[in-house]
Amino acid sequence: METNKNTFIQEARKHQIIEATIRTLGDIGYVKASLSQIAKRASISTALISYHFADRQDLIEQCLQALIDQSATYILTKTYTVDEPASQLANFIEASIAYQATHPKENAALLEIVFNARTVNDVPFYKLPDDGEDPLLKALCNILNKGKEQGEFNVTSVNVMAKVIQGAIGEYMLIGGPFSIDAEQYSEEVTKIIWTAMKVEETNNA
Amino acid sequence: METNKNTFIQEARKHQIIEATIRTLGDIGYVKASLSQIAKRASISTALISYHFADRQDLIEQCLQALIDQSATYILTKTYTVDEPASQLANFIEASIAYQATHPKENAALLEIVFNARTVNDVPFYKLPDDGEDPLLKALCNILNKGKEQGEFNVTSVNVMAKVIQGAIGEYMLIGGPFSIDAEQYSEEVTKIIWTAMKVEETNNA
DNA sequence: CATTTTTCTGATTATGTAATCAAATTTTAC
DNA sequence: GTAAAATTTGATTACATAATCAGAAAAATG
Repeated sequence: METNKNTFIQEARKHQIIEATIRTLGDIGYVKASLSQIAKRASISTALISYHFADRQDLIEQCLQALIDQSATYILTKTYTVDEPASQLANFIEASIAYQATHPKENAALLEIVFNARTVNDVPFYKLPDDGEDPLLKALCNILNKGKEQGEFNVTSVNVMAKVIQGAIGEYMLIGGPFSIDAEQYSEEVTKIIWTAMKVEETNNA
Repeated sequence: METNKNTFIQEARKHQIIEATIRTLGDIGYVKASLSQIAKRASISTALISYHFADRQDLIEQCLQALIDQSATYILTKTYTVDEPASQLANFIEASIAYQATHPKENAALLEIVFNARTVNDVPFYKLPDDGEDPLLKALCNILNKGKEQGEFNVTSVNVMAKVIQGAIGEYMLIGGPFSIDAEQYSEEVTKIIWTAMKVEETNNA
């Protein structure tokens, strides 16, 4: 009909251009990732990018959306292979860190966009209130809430605990300096720390 | 003598230019922070920036160094007003988050540089191995190690625990979406979580 | 197979950039 | 107070960028 009149080549090219954008961002960073650099990597002319995307901002935003969708799908699929909140949390942490380790290019591109792109009013993307938009944060909060209800997690503020977990996950990619550790070990350690922090006390001595 | 032959006006101007650079980075971000934008904010000509700094890269790097020094001084001073590792850790967390809350411009500028600037070989700054260079990470590890030695902290990997703490601190600035919380509350919550995660068990039932 | 529509390119445009330089101005030295 | 050194500027340079456009090439249509 009309909803998907433009598909076939359109979609293929858009995918190709987005893929080249991801590669370019990882290679040379947001600042140098010009349309000509992206076009070079896609082996097309720069004008073709302009044909398929309204402008550079549009390309970057569609690229970001693709990266968010891809990582969220990867992580949430692995998360929900089990039912108990404690296992889901462990899976969530492991999958989040594993995604970084196995998709370095996508991860680098995501970082570049989030920390560089701004709205027309110069508001950085990372400061934008994504009111419940972030599917990963939402899933994480759901898991924590369920665990709390079931009496498995002892947590006062689910929101803060979620931030601590997100922070620990996000920190993994910044490793590489004074000490190095593989993704699996790091995941296990973090999971242990979080579990301990939420452990339900059996005896009260106050 | 000769070591500090060029001071006075030199240093004053450099400070002024660095201050204007911080303001510009916070206002419009790294990408748009051109020499002319910085010059405009400092009410000087662009050529004067080139007179005092070798090139744009040099300016950015000196700006980054100033920002790192300032935040480290702020945080470490507050950290070491006490002696016990547990109190030092609480102070460290509180000061780190308080710095973000009270120095939003400096914090934004720091982020912009770290996530945008790259070496000549296109290696992003945030991926650079700062082998023991980061004074905050070093201090944090020292505190954790001392607490471990004194039997106050039950922690298997000091490095991972340090990363979790750094992550929780760094996550504070990304708050503003689905829920908001003031710096003090967030600090308290995080400190409680970390303390719980490191609590020494009094009874073993395994 | 002819024609219409879509896809794509090379060249061009207008704009912004970092950096340089000769000359003007201010400060310092004597 | 004057000469020398430092600081500062406006104008210019060479270059990269995003975006546009007319027309070529390819694909779809009848």
